[in-house]
Amino acid sequence: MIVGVQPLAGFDKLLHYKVPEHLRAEIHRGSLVRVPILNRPQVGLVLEADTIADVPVERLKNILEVMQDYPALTPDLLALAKWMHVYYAARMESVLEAMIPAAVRDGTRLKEERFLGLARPATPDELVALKKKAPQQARVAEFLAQQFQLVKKSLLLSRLGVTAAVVTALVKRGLVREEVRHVERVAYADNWSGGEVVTGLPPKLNPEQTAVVDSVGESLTKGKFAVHLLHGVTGSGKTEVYLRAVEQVLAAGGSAIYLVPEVALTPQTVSRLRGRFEAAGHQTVVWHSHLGEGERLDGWTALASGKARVVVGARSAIFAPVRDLRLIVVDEEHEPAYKQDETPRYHGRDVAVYRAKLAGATCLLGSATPSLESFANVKSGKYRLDVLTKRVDDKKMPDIQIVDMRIEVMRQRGLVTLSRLLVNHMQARFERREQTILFINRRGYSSSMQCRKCGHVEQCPHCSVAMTYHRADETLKCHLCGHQRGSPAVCPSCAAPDIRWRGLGTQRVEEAVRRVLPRARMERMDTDTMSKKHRFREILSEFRAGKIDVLIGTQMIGKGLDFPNVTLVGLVDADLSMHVPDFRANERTFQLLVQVAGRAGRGDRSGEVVVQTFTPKADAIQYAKRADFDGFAEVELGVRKQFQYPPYRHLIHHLFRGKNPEKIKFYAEHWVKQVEKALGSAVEMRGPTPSPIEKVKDEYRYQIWYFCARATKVVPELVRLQAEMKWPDDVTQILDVDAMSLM
DNA sequence: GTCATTGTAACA
DNA sequence: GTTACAATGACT
Repeated sequence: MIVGVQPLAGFDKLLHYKVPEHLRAEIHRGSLVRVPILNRPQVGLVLEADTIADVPVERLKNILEVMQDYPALTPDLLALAKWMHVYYAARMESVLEAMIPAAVRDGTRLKEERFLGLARPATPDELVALKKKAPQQARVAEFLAQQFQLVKKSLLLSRLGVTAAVVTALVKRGLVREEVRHVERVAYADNWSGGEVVTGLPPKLNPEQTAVVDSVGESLTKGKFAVHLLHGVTGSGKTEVYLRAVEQVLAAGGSAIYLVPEVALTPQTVSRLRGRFEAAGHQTVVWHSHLGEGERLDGWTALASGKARVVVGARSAIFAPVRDLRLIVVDEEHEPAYKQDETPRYHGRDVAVYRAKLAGATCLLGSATPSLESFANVKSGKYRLDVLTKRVDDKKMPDIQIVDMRIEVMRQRGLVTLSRLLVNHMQARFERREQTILFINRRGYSSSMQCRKCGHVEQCPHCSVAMTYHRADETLKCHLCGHQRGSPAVCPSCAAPDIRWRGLGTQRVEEAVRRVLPRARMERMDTDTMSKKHRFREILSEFRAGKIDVLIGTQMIGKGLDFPNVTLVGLVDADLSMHVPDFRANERTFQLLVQVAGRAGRGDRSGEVVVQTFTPKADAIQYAKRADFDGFAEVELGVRKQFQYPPYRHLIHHLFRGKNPEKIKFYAEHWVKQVEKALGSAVEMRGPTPSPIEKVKDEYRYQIWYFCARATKVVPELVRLQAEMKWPDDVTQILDVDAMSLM
């Protein structure tokens, strides 16, 4: 018998092996095996059992060992792996590594990273000789001499465009030393695992909840693939609906996966789940990235053997090897934490939907602020919508007010940081001893230029993105194409003289607050002041204890935290992130606001949200033109990290590192097809072009540009509607399709 | 001609 | 990822 094996040894190719007689019985598709590669034993996964090799049989070697007596991946997980491989254009190997925990792969080398450093400084003579004889080695040596720390080997190789042979030669020469570090994830003390398990009688359902439970229950009974989007306002008892659905599945003998965005941030949910299921005698596996090797192995085997039938966990729990999967719950489906930010760059929610499809299971997505793409899928009939409009505690929804800052500017004259409405609200809160949060959604970019009177933003004539103001030389630059011009003295649109750069930092807001509330205790939280980690926690606990009246900060404030005494949330400058063509950032900001405010409010009084903007009702279509496509922006993100690229340049880089022009072209065309399929529109491919970024040999590098209609500017209005659970029709027309060709 | 350096392809 | 080998170039 011959099997096809994907080795986990650093390259992506299916290799064939012979199976010796005594291993026949235990080898299956999905089995982990040890195979000889270049005469060394390596771990691999059987993708094809009983196939024909494409090389002569006499060249085949034998499988050395079958590592477990059960397959590491079930057929549906194998199918999922293959889909991810194509859909996310990730190497099969990295997909498998993401799916199978290292503890299970046992014997696989612990994840190693190789670092390089200078062993001793090169003498001047030596350097001259090197430059002449081995120029590549000289480059590496010079580069290393400039570094303060050890450099990752793989990074250096791709940065300098040299091969491993060069480094090997240097090491042999004794100039460079190579150090191997084992990357060990440090498990932090988590306060929830093991700890208190909440038990209690299940609460009674209200009529709305009952209707949703029935709706989901119907899909579960049918046993066919279905996706439900549960749109329930904050505090409407979504969790209870999830619990009932899981209970139904367990009662019928099936298994369920319950995903939460970040386990560490949702300890209550986890303990509530465990309380309910374990009281009923169902072992519940908790799965997240901070587990120790042992715990991980235990959880995995419990699920694979069918001993446990429920798993609660973050992103990667979607790969749990459960038997007879009937239900996948994705709580807070809009959360960006579901996105993996290293390869394979998958989206936990989308993988959940696809896995449910493969398994013929029900997928239940839930959120108070569903993502636009999920809503689009409801509109197109792919998902079924269930709603919960009432809070279980009968508290009212937060009141969202949008302030037109252009009017404020006219009234107050000059630079306005805080509108009068916001100031009044803050003062009232201070007098009542209640707390306020001010959001500043500043991102790490320089400012754009915006007219204080009409809200005009100067755009690049070629690229239709906001130009960036550079104070040093008084110019506007386009980060996309490099177009540059002097900054105008008056507004190009309405000729008002008061066009100025905007960069509303936390400091400026702090000053403004101090002016209107001199006696308030206030604290600022941003990346500048938060260099020390414990300070972050400190401030949060002080805030919770009521020692701070006003908290000013960026998104980091909102991280899944409850502040019961906060009754006012202000978004100081809604436009700031608007000109960054990363719609996710905008959407996220507003979702945070609604959620923080949704939990706020004392007694029966609801919290309030004030959004300050210069463009309260911007034309959605106009702004949609320069919007962004998220699915593949994942790739772009990697590029940005490496090369500090502006966010809107979608340069697919990591696929093109190779130097074979045919291969590169193939990949480029592959991407174009994927993107076109997803967008349903043509995509422009430019290339091959030399890269402007690095002095790497870049004759063959393609740039793929794609723009997709997506609401950017319309968000303030949209979020207000979202909070009221209304969805304007025109918004869905300008959505992108994030969950693209899923079905 | 030899030897070192470097790039490339293959790993069954 | 690692290794074997082929291509290139420097030097005697």
